[in-house]
Amino acid sequence: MHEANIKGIAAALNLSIGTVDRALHGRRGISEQTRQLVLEKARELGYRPNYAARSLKLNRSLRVGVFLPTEFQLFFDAIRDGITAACAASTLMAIQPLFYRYPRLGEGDIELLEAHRNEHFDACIVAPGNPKPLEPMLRSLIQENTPVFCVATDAPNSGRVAAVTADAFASGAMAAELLSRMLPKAASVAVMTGELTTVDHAEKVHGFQDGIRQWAPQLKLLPVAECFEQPERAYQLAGSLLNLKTCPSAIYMTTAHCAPVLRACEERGLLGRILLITTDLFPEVFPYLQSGAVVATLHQRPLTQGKLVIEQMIRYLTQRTVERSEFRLAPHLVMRSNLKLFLETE
Amino acid sequence: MHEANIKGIAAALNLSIGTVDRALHGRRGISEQTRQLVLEKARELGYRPNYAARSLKLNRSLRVGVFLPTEFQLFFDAIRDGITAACAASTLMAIQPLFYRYPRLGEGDIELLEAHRNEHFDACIVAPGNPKPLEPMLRSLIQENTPVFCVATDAPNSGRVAAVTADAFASGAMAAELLSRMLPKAASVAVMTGELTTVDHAEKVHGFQDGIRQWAPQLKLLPVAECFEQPERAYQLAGSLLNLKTCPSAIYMTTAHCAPVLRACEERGLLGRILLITTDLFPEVFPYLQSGAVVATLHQRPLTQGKLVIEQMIRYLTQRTVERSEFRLAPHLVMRSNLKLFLETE
DNA sequence: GTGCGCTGCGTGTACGTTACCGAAAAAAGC
DNA sequence: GCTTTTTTCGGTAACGTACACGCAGCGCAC
Repeated sequence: MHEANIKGIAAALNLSIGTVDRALHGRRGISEQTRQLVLEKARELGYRPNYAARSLKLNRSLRVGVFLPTEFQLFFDAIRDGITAACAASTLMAIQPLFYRYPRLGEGDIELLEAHRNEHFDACIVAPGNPKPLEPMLRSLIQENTPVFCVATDAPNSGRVAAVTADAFASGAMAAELLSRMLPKAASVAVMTGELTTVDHAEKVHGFQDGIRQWAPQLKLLPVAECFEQPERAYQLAGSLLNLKTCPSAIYMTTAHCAPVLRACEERGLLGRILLITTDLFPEVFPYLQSGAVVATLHQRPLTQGKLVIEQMIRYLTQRTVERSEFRLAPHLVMRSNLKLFLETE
Repeated sequence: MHEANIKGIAAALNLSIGTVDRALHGRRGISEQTRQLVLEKARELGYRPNYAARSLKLNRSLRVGVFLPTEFQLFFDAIRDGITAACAASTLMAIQPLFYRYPRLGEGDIELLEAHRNEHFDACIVAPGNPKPLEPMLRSLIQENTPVFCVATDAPNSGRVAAVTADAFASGAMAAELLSRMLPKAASVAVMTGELTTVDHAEKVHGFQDGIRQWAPQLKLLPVAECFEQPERAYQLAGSLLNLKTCPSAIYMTTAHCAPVLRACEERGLLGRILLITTDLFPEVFPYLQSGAVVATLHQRPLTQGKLVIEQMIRYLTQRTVERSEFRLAPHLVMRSNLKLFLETE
């Protein structure tokens, strides 16, 4: 048991620790025969590398390139905070996150990655807003031995090691299920989103539509309103929705620009008369949640996402394994009853 | 920067590393004057201990005593699973959880701890169902340099290092808020609990009552029904509730014995006509959640609790610090829309 | 024969820390 | 004064790993 280290294997085979090291790490300068001998013995003795010793010897501070958009500030800032916290908490090795920002999800990420190709990070973390065109870039990074991790959104066919996301479909479905319980009679419901070309938004809308059809056949789905992430457009769209003859009884918002919609409701005295469900946890929504004007918000736990992706990255960098390749977090339903649990931290 | 180690401090002060070690770790055999000198220099150079080196040198496998009840099996088994997983994931040092079981929360815990006093664990994890009589025991453990951590329930005045719990008050409040939205008209609601002497149950009931009074004045609260954790008693109580002239429109269950209540409803053809909210995630409730007969269940995330308490324990054992002394997790609201996210794992 | 490159392996050192064993100095006891 | 004890400090060997270096032995070309 206590011989399950490199020295022990060497002693058992009458070899030097250098040879065992070469065999275990696929280094050259060893005959294939000896290598097999060592690997067999290692398995027999149940060899598990001592990460403390390895970390001590290597003593390198890892540089991790983190490529996340500036927009939406609060959401991605929370992910960055989670990443920073998890890096600081890592006692096994010093990890230095290097943050790079591009304007918006799916806009400018390729160019930014291209510009920092030559930096040779020990790992990269990205949020592929538009996975397809990004895939070749990620693929080539991986071929150059830079493991890639996805956060917030995923690029499943890029060869990334692991992805940490909130389950967007479930997010929409949860909103639908809530409304199905709160609106027992016939009524119409609206959904406002950012852009349907964004995978994340599309999945939420699908989850919502699916849920309404399945659990609330009494509810009529109004056509999806896209605000293209423009606040004034969101305000305008909300206005036209609320001015309809049959004003919707509920609005589900997957866009980060919910404030203009709330304003439109408030101006018409409709707060508390329309069921409003939002996405993510923005400070401007706090008072509306507190008062009950917003029924609930679906929190995608960015802080947890950031922590989790770093934990998995460390695991991969030290052990070359991951728990799973996909982590789909359950969104948190935040209402006035549990809001205070989310104000300070997760 | 690269001199911020023990050797660097020693060189800067023309001392030996042995002396610096004594100063930094409060060991005896050093004059107070030199100690202050070293501590000052350490602060100046920004010394941070290298945990990899420490772990390598000490190379001790920690023994952690985990004292959790057998009942309720699934909940505490999930905590144990979280603890096991987090221990296995710890690469910095080998951690060996030693599980000890006593029949029920608050029943037999003191005796079991007493019986294993002399084992001298490196740390202990307990779930104090009845904190008051347990406190002296925990206090004496701590005085013997065995740090104590609480999970599931807390003993705030025992000197425990940290506690990881689900916010029970929020749990009840969330149930109340949901009902306040789903039952807009006058109706009566019932709450069934295990035992009100259990802190956890009492807090949930308080949260629920508070929430109903605050957000649903239209709802009438029936007297709290205690089943004292007996299935047949739960069945009986449910029967008398359902036979009332004004049958309750909703039942909130904080007890683990919700199956008998569901059976009582089913026998009377009331499934789907009464809003049912349960606590924790029991396999026997899955089909009821799937069908919508149970509106939602408040999941206390035992797996996460187990992982979190071990992470904090490791942090404390290596750094003598904790992030916070209280971790109150937000309960997860599990409905049919997100159930599948909880079936495999958290 | 000499020089050179290659393969396969052993040796030594260092990473930062802790735990010892002594030595020197100081203090205490006679 | 001397011995004995205590205090204060220096020196060094590990812990398990990674890697640079060294060194035979061999083949090959000049």
